[in-house]
Amino acid sequence: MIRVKLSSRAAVIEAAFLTFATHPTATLTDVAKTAGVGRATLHRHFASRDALMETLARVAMEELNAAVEDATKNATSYGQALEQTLHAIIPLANRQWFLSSDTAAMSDDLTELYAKDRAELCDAIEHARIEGLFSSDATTDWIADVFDALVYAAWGQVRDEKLTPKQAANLAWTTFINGVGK
Amino acid sequence: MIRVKLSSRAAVIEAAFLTFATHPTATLTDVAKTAGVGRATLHRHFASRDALMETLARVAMEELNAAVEDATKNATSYGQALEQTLHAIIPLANRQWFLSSDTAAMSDDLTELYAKDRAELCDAIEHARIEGLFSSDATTDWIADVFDALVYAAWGQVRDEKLTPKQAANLAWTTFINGVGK
DNA sequence: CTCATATGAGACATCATTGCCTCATGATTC
DNA sequence: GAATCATGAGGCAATGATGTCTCATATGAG
Repeated sequence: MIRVKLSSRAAVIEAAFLTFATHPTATLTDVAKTAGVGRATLHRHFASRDALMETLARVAMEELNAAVEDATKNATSYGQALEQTLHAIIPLANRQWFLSSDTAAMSDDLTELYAKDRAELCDAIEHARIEGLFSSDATTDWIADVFDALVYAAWGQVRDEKLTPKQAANLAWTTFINGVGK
Repeated sequence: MIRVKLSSRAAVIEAAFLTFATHPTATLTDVAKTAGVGRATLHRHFASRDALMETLARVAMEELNAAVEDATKNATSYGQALEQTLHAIIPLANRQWFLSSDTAAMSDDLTELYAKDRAELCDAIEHARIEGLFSSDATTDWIADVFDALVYAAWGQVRDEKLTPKQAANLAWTTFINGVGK
């Protein structure tokens, strides 16, 4: 019988995101300690450091895609989809962060998925531009970078408990739409 | 006679910024290779990995402070000082980036200097707020984070050769002042 | 030219991390 | 209660990074 026990594995993944975010050179012992599991247990779930990294990247991608898909399925415009995406992504910004931190080490298919997500963001921005949302001064690339940058800034505010996730998202959206909007 | 030969040391520092920015776990061999110097030479200038990191942080801080001071010495308002700071910092964003990437590993006095720089940015924003520059909706902390985030975004555009430094700075300033301005 | 200095290449020992292993323990299922 | 499974602790060897060393060479000053 195949049994799935998530707690240990999930704890390691969460601890790894947390640890590597602030200390990229942390050892697996550090991660295991943060996760509250033995080092052996970590190795049972993840054969090697690279395997853990690969899993982290994949989990980050999946969680982000799921959040975005869930946030946009009921949107009635591309602008609204972007706004709801912003709200959905902010709590997961450390995932986004991890993905962008060592793109060099990513496998080919993950790099491809990463590029695909970026293309989808640019696509949504292009459509929102047609809806008249954005200033013609701002290139789509710039708008996408600003979007990501504001997500990161908003996440920082939430992490430091200066704002609630909802407050941060509202502020970020206002800043975004005033900043690059028409 | 004390002789100062900067080329090797400077090459290592520059290579280290470049390498660690995209690959935080890179080895000193990688850094030396990127710098075009032997590993022994790297160790002659920097006794240990930690010493190199410490030097990088210190250099980053000094370069940023010098750039900001130079950019703001002739400013006639706090708003203008912020705008000129933005222009000055963008080419050095990888330095800023390095400083924020592993704050945990910084020595106490560097942490203090880092906090001091942040406080100065917040101070300038407060004064610019009195000049009527900013929306009252945005907290000073948020404005400061947006400022840093836009610097990073602009630097990315320059790095990827999508925009010139001047174009990127102008776009970032427009986005900034529209985004959090009054 | 002569000397001093900086350098590159490489050898070397040391250390930390990694990956694998076993064994005893605790939890869960039947 | 018995059996099965995941786990924690710890030992162990292999690997890779690090830090130190020597020596030959190149560069630059006097």
